[in-house]
Amino acid sequence: MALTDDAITRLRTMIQLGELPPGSRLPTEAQLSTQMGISRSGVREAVKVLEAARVLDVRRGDGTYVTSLAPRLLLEGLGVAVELLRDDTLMEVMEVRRMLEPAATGAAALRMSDAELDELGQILEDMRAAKDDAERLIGYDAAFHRTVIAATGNETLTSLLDGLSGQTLRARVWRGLIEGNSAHVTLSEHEAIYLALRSRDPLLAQASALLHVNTSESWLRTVLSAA
Amino acid sequence: MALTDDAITRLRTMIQLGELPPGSRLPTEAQLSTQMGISRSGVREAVKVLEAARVLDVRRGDGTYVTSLAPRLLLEGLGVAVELLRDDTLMEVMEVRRMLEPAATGAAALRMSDAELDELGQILEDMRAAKDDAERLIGYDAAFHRTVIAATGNETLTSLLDGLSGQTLRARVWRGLIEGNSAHVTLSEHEAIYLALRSRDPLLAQASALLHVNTSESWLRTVLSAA
DNA sequence: CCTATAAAGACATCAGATGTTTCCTGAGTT
DNA sequence: AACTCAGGAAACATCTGATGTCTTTATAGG
Repeated sequence: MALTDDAITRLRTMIQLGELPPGSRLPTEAQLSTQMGISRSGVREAVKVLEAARVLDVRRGDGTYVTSLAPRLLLEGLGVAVELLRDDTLMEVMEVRRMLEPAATGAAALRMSDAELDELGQILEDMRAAKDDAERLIGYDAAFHRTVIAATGNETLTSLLDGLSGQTLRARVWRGLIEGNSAHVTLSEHEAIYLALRSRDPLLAQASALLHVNTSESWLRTVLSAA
Repeated sequence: MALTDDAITRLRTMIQLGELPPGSRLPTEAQLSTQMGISRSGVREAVKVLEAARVLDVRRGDGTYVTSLAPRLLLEGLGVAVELLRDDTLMEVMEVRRMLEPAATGAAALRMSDAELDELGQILEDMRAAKDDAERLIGYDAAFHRTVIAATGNETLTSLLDGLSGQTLRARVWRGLIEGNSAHVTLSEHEAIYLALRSRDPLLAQASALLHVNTSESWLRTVLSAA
């Protein structure tokens, strides 16, 4: 299986070298087929792979374009990958989050604007109001962390941590929390993070984020060992 | 464009739900085509996407199988993504490494075996011997860090950091180092990391790793601003 | 100048044929 | 009984051509 993979590599190389800059339009399938000396089927498979990787944007009836190549696009696949990981490797993911999330939260403490802090406070209130609705709680939880991390202004970091906190993973942690009647603990941990950020205290923010990740890790371990 | 994407989602869901466990064999293209009600072309494109994501392993003349779904496979795509990032987002990647690599190195200090330490010492010696050969230096540099991170025993972490330290990125940092006649600085930084690990001193290891990443970040900034 | 329709261009999908590779079976041999 | 190897079946790889559908653009009419 060389032809199609060659085509993938060739397209990727052209993009990497800047011959096909972000936003530019690719030749048509027929032209690519001729240029690369393979059939249109092969071209289509190659393009499909790069489209799935958010490198190309195929617009039916129009043409195929190179995306912006923004981190948020290219790192989108990480989330999908994490969702497919087997249970026995999820603790590894949590260990990475334990390393990354406190540091990111600490950085956010120095960069968060007043408006972002207000937004965060609002999410906290929403959480309190929804404390008996697991579904909404999980949503607010995700929003809370996304808001914090996004405040670092680092899109790559945001996308990575977003991918590492996949929906399924988050849902499992919450299942543990709820079954263990400990949702209130998490709420107070969120409050601690919020207060630290509000004080723009990076060390305190880092510490409270670590405690929070650690709690999640514990409950995930519980859920996984129960299965 | 729904049919093929539906097929991708359906296959991914089946794998996620465990209906197609790691190592299992998929129905043939013809059977999938019938089951999903789309043409073989569509099936092939879907399978190709999942093959590129290292979710499926297609063996010509044999059949298509689900891979082990090991982190090292599923996270392989991260490296490719990083290689495609535009220059103006590379500093974001370095900031993530700044957060992650010190923590990982600190963890390695507690977990590294004597054999691994010896291996690391050997790589250091190789680096000293190759101090005028940029190509080999870069190779040993990569080997050094891979060995350290791998000692954490966390395959997910290893794959992530490996992807974040793409070849191109590393080569650029080294180009800056060499043009700035500062390769020797990096060598001594590696020695500091090695000594900290040898002493199994997590805080010292973390600190020396941070200094090292910081140096890389500075040189990358130099290289990028020159362009 | 605006609008609606027609035409052209491009991707989406399908169907069928042919080439290659791998695996397995069975005949023959030792 | 075990081993070897040729043959065939199964499965993926690739190509070709036709048809459908959508988008964009050009054009004719108001």
